[in-house]
Amino acid sequence: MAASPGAGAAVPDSPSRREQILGVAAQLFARHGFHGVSIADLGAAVGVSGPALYRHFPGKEALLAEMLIRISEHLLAGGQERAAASDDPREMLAALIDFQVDFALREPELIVVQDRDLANLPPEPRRRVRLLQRTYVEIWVDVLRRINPDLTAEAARIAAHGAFGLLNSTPHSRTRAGTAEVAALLHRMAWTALTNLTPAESRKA
Amino acid sequence: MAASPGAGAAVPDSPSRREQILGVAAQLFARHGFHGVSIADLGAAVGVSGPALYRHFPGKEALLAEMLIRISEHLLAGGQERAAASDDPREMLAALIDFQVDFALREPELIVVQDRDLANLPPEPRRRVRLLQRTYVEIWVDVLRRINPDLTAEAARIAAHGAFGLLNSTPHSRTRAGTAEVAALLHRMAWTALTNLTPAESRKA
DNA sequence: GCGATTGGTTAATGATCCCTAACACATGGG
DNA sequence: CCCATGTGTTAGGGATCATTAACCAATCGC
Repeated sequence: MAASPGAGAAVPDSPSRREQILGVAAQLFARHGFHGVSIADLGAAVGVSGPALYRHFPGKEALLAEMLIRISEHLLAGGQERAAASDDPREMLAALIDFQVDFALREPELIVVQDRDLANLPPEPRRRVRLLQRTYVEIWVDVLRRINPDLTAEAARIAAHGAFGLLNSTPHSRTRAGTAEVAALLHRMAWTALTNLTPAESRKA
Repeated sequence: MAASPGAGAAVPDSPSRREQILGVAAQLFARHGFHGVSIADLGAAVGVSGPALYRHFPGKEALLAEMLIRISEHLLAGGQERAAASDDPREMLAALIDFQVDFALREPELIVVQDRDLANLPPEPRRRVRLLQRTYVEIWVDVLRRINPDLTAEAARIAAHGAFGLLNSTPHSRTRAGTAEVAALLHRMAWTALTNLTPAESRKA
């Protein structure tokens, strides 16, 4: 009955179904919130019904956990990669902004779910996600402090969170404008904000 | 039995209880989400138990509705006031940023609830809140376009949402730093981002 | 060809939750 | 003095939901 060929085979956990469930769940969670989507809703949205999901995930919370852990792992890996690609902290910052804005434009639902439904995670995966997020933030903090050595760690952290809020605003402005222009605008805003954190000096390049 | 004097009187709807409920509900909703807080939890948090809340609100959704409508009305009123206080669009923008950052620092729970639980509102109050929010955004859009006439309305809207994301990042950076320094930093970031939206010119004052 | 595994079904269970009902009690105006 | 009103209580109903149970079809390794 499955639409995709080979989906019903006896291969250990058909990967496409899992991905499909995770993708549809992200969209539904983003729209209605974790508690606003029932297992039955989720099953119906992928074309199966209700308890079939337990063949792929041990429970609803485990599904959310995998989703959020994937997101933060993806962001951390991308951040580390961008940060290692250059020695110039300004180039690193530009690459980090590019990476974040691309993600925010490509996957706005994941942005929404990640910070809205983190609280609905069981303690253990929540700690995991928090650690990954903190590590990702530290990449930004280090770059910002290399660009501006006068910056305290705490100020850099606040600035980084502010930049995330700015770049992750994509879900709030449903636009049909070309994503390239939106990306350029958000990149520019983040860049000017983050490279002028202190009143006057610390600019020469 | 009530702790506050005069709280049990036959005065039409003791106002303190309502305010207390709304305040506690904001904190609980911010931490656990609308669906993550039961009527019993909410009652226990204010010292009464369960169904007593129905003496003050017709239902759980109505409580959320009043909360969100209050927030967006407060923001809109404040924005209109700031925008009317000057003729210079740059002064207006500075006043708007001040207002928003003050609110975001003073009431981070309301910031969280407003954009997280809007989807849990019944259709009618949701439309109301959306309209109020849109009107508030338009204030910012007008100011931004007066500062930079080259800006399209859509670009200005994206920039405004980005600025909100930046300024409303306060719940994400739990800081014990002085709020004055945080406010100054966020203000500066928003200001530099919003006054450099286009590549080169359009600056002279 | 066959049997174990994978992925699906419907029915049932136990918990939780919003809300209503029925009742209690203090207070303040007439 | 008394009754109407505001505010609280506990008990229960009806709905929803996550999860488990029991069962079934198809497929791949052998």
